[in-house]
Amino acid sequence: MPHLAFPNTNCEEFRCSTHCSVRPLAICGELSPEEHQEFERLAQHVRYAPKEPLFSEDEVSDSVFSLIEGIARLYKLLPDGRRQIIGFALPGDFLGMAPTPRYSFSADAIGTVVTCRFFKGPFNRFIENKPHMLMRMNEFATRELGQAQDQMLLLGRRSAEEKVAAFLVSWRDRLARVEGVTKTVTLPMGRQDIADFLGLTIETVSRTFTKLEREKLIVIVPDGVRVLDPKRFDALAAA
Amino acid sequence: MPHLAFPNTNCEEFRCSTHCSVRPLAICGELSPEEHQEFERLAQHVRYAPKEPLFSEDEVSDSVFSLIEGIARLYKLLPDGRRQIIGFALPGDFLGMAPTPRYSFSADAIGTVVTCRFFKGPFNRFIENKPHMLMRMNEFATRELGQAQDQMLLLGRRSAEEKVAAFLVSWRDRLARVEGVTKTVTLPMGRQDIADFLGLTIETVSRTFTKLEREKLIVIVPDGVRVLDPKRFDALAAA
DNA sequence: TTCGGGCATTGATCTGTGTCAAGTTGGCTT
DNA sequence: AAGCCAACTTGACACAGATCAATGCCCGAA
Repeated sequence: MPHLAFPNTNCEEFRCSTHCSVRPLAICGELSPEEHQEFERLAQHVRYAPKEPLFSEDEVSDSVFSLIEGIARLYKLLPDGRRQIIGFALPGDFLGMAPTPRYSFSADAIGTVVTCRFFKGPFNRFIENKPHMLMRMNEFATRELGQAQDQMLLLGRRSAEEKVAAFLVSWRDRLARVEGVTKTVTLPMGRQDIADFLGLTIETVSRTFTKLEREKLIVIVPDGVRVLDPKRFDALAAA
Repeated sequence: MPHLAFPNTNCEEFRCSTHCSVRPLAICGELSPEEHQEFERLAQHVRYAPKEPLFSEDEVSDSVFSLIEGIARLYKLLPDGRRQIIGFALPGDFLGMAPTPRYSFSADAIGTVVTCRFFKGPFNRFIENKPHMLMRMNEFATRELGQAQDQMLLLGRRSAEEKVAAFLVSWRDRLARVEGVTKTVTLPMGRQDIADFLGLTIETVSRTFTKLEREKLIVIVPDGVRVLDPKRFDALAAA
């Protein structure tokens, strides 16, 4: 098992506690008990330290991943170093499908991350005669595509203030799927990550947060924001 | 058959000439002869006049489409009318999958368009026990997702000149798949469409074309451009 | 052959966001 | 408890691309 920060210890523990909590959301969420047992035998449970890469763009793609715990940033780079974050992955998300034999983007852990890793060969053999699994993968791909299209609209046509507001709303809603509804939105990623996701600079993101706070729409708290006026806020994000 | 500009005439002609020419590229490209025959019985061949909608965002999505002939623009609108074109569909492309029961974007014909239309019910029944068909749909979704991610990088992090150059290069390469390699790149869409695809204004697109021509990278011709220095041009598009 | 109307180009000016340069804050290390 | 460092904020200024306003160019209709 080369280049893993933490070797694959304590799998049994993962299998019975952490892993199961996101299973209904994950790619394997609709497998029968027997199928799931077979599926688990293909999986390696891998833990990544903060900032550690899961995989990198242009690397030969031998594995796919189901994110179990933590948050990952997915991004592409231009030759001169400009970065675009194409998404943040949450528990339940499925990573690593690519239209070529190499990864089409890079992924790294934001905080500590745990994944289920599958080598492509065994994974493909497992799914190839399981229509319901293939349909689930289609659902996942279609949902991702929908998110990507929303993001194109945001990147191409929204102002900085609209970008930040829309980001906070959609992040709040995505978090709700895994952690339930909360009043304060936790932001595990830094300002630079938000900037690179929204096609802005870190300074503009910072100024925009401050502006939204001055306008009494949010309060900035450590590691997140509290939304004060959800009505007005959702309106700003939509328009 | 409500609201179709041209009723469904001459299906046999489509089946044996036009249709077949893109079949290897299309979703149905790997069906066995028997399967394909069954599949064709589910299809309506529909022709659309220039500018006519195939479907609109938020409409209940009862059908999916395989584009056979012509080019469609796919776009999303903000409430105040700002538009983002999320892609141009070419023959062989598969349209209409959405993460919700409604279309997540609008599509309309640029020139004259011909599609294979499938109602979702029969379509889903046809594919649900055909793993190779499901895998093909996965390939299509994954390819689209990859394109969407490239476009996010373009929208978020490239300059106007880089956007236009990257657009021309990728459009030239996509056209090559259906019409073969040519020296001049035909642009069936107008400047406003290009602007709305690249997150720019029509004036900036126009000025950028002129600038690329002054720099002797392209020549502007009716309905397209001729690329003079592919080497230098690809470099500009990549960086 | 002229007219009209869309589409594209070009010019002048404005502005939102980027860039550059200090500060500030808060959490860790020693 | 002091000192450090990374992450964030704030301010002053610059500039790429938007906006506003003509003008040009085709092509189809009469």
